[in-house]
Amino acid sequence: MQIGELSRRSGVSARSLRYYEQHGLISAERGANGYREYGDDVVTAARDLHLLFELGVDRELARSVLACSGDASPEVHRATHDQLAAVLAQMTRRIDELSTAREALAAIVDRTR
DNA sequence: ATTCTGACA
DNA sequence: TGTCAGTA
Repeated sequence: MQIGELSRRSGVSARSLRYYEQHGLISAERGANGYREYGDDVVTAARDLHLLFELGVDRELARSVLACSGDASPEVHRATHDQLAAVLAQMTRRIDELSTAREALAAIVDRTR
């Protein structure tokens, strides 16, 4: 399939798909016209990458996570797990910060009533 | 019509 | 990441 169909099927913009490829996160063949040709398996990979980035995972970690989906040495799994755990902890801290900010704002809103 | 690369009033 | 340009 070409980039347009992959974009529709994965929900990821063609712009992002090219970006992912630039960084070796997904691969594509090239037709005689120079157009990218993707395999069906790239659909899920694209979805996974989009989600990972939304979650605050960086390129390298995303690469490792995808690697774990396919082949993977136990060392990579451990390292990937630890890094993901770090992202989770970071998210938890962010949630705590926002919770504190929410209460502060709620107090102000209440006071300005 | 669709994609490609490079670039940013 | 969107989007416009100038192509193939």
